[in-house]
Amino acid sequence: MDKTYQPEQIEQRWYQHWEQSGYFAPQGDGKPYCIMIPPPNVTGTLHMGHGFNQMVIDTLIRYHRMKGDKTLYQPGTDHAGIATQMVVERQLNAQNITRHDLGREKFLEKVWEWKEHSGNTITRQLRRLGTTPDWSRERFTMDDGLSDAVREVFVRLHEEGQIYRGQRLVNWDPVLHTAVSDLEVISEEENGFMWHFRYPVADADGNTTDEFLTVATTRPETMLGDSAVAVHPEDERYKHLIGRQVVLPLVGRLIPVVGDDYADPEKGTGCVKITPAHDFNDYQVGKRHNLELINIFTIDACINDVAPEQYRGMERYAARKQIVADMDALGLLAEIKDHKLMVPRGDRSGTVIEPYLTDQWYVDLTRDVQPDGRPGGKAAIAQPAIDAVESGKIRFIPGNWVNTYNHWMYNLDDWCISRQLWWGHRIPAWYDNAGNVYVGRNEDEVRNKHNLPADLALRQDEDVLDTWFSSALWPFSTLGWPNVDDAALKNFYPTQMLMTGFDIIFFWVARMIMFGIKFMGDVPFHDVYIHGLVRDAEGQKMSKSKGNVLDPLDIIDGIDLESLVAKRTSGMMQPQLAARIEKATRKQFPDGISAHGTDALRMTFASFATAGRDIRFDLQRLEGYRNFCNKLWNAARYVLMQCEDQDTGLNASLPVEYSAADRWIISLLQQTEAEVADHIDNYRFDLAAKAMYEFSWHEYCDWYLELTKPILGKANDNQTAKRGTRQTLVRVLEAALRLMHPIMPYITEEIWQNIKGLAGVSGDSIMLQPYPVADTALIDQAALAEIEWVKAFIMGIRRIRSEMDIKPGQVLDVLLQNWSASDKAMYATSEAFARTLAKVGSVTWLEAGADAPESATALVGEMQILIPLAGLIDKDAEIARLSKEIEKLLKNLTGLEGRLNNPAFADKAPAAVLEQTRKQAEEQRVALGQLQGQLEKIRAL
RNA sequence: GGGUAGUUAGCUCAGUUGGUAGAGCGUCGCCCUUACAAGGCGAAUGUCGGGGGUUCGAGCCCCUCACUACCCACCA
Repeated sequence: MDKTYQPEQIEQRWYQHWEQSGYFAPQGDGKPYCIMIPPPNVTGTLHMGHGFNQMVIDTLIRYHRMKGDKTLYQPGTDHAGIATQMVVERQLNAQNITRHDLGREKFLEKVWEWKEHSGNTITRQLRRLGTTPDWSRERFTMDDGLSDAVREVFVRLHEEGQIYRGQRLVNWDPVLHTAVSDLEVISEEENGFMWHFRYPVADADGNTTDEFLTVATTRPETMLGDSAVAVHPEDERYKHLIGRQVVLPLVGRLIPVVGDDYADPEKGTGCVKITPAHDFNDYQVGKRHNLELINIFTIDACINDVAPEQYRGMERYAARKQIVADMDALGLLAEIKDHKLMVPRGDRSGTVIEPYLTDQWYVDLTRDVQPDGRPGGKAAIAQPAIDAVESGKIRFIPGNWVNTYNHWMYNLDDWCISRQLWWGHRIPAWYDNAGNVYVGRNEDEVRNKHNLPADLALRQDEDVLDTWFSSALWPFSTLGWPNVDDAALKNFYPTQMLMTGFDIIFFWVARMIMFGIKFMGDVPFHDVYIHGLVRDAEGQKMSKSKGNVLDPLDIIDGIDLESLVAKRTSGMMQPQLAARIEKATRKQFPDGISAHGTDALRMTFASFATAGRDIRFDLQRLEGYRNFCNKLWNAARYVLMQCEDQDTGLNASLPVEYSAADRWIISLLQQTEAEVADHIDNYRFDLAAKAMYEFSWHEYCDWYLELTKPILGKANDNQTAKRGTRQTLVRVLEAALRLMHPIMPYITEEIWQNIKGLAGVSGDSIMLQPYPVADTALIDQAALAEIEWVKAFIMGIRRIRSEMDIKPGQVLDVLLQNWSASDKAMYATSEAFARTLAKVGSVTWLEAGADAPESATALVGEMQILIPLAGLIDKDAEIARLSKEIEKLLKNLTGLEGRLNNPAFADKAPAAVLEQTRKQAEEQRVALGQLQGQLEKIRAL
């Protein structure tokens, strides 16, 4: 093995080997274990959030594969309708081409080209992250098979009456010219105004009178579409006007005054203008009062020809300005107030969304429908999805997300699934010239089903489906559905778990549950692990416009400052931000980012993976885990140095002897194995990572490797003991590597390949080896106690040495006092350890009452280690040291005694706690007595 | 307006049936000790957001307040 750990030299090599060997495909007859990839959008490249998600999923996948489960990680990508179409449109726009210039067909060719490019980038990135999906099963939401599934679901739901077409008010994006779902609308508070307009009340002949109703509005331009004014039916101020009419200013239309609860007497003036075609509330009021729907906008949100001539063609905000000015000129503008309001914007275009009247397709998720499709049964789609979570069949981790899920599920609206885009699944509906609609899997089917003559012209619906419609089918469409006999479907559905971010619980998780139950008759997964967002070190969301985005591959491979700056400042939608981003980047990464390797990144993600909590990505933490990799690397080099070409106990007929240290580390390994498995089973990757780190570094490296040195050194010629220790050294390492492999696949593979023979193991790859299982029979309590004792002994001496400024190399003679038979026995078996690790010279066991020279002191239990001062130790320093120690002990003891002296404590605390507290207090009293005695002795000198 | 989560060492975070606090990084000493200076050894560090309550005992349970973040909502 090379002297230094260089991840770039091992990672790609092993990945290629694994992939070429076909190790990612499900194998064996074990229990099926399957996770679906949350399909990345083919909009570009993977970000840190993907990296986190993928690496944790892959940890589970590798873990289960090693456990012998028949494991499938199902890969694929999502066509991501609007998002992808926008990416390609932007590229065309840069060349001054619009998609309309190209036409639908040519444009789609361009998008497919982009999809190839982006999809390849993504799969390449996934490979670099070390994830192990079965690439032969890779799917794309617009593949033929998956598109079949989409049509099948659409047709079936339509046949059952749960998909319908209707004219309704939708969220309209006037820039993208498409409807968007409620979830795609982001409302944010913005500063605006509230305008008060006076509408003249009309007399019986329809002429204006001197009486006015004052209405308040935040959207003056919509008055052109007003079809009523509403007041509360009980409002004494206005109730006499109900049934009368007002003259709509600027338009001249007579509109009724209606009484409706919607008008709140407490709010504004108590009168509210009703614009049913441009406001969701007003739409409902309009329905109740049979009001006319007057659409005044074009698809661009400009004033259309329904409006008075002077406003036609005006952009909505220009119209607003003009209308306010005109009302003012007429003396009908009563007041303008500053007003904060929630402004709805499209999450993709950022433009203000208009409620707009259009024909769209909807899925009714809540209507009661019997299994045979007739109305009247239990809600067919939403309710079973609620029940599945309620009953615990699907579990959210952490559990509090159930509330979020339920809240949404209990308030479902019909899902608008049509989008006026080109990129996506074309809606399987055909129209004839008479306007009749036919739904079917394809045109032939439609013609056959409805006996349509061959010469009847049919044209397919221009619209495509919401991208989440196909995502909702992902858990079964990727496994071969609608072919219900597909082996993969039978094997792996339902899958075991889903791992995703909270931001798509509604978009995706809920809909997969609904459609999974609906079409497969069973939940799509059992556990839903919800993870947080990956943020930057300051806790800011990573985004291109903030310029704080990190690419997981740059962390793995490293990147120089100039490239990083270039990457962050290129292709920006707001180029004016570039200077600030450049400055911040140069400040934060003056030397760029050095290469850390995939394993360190995976370890970092694992240790940050506490469910539900956002992650502040901290490069310093990352560095710590790279150092950990380096530590492992060097430990392996030590093991090789000691074991290569040596007898590592492979010949079972030769005797072996295990030292206390051997038995101790074997015991700890069992405990760690049990702990790690438990933590992974509970999705506590942070604790699993911590247990691995703790064991490898602080027990195996810090103590065990050091403890092997006296045994394996030249001074010792006990071959049986050497054999036992070498065997332990290499076997514990081998097991630890398997233990850590799911999180750190590369370094564990590389080292494992180098030591497997010495450990008596064969196999082509660590990823195919069994996951270590704890054997409690191997836990040796005596060895654990003994090594704890040795550690205390060594640390006591080290402390004196450090605090007394004694050279590390200086051999120290020690005296021992107040020892017990067990102390003596422990020392006898571990003397070599103490001599090597603490540089102990001669040891004198003082009899009780024997005089000791002035010394520095450390305690091992009740035994006192004395290091004579003569020539070595500074009296004042020792006094200071002892005083400090005594103070600490005293503080502790006071607390314990305070508790013990409290009669209520003795009375009510459980016996075990009481006993433990007494014991602790007693120990500390003894220790305190010894230290105080020692302090007096030294003071007296 | 409703809801959820968070507030623990300088920083990032653990702390799972309530027994008086831990890790990593950073800091400060001493060491190039033959696996590792991306290292070793040692040390310092906290009124666990504020207040109240339950309890023998609260970081953990209850109430309340504050701040932060996010989610949901039809307010003219």
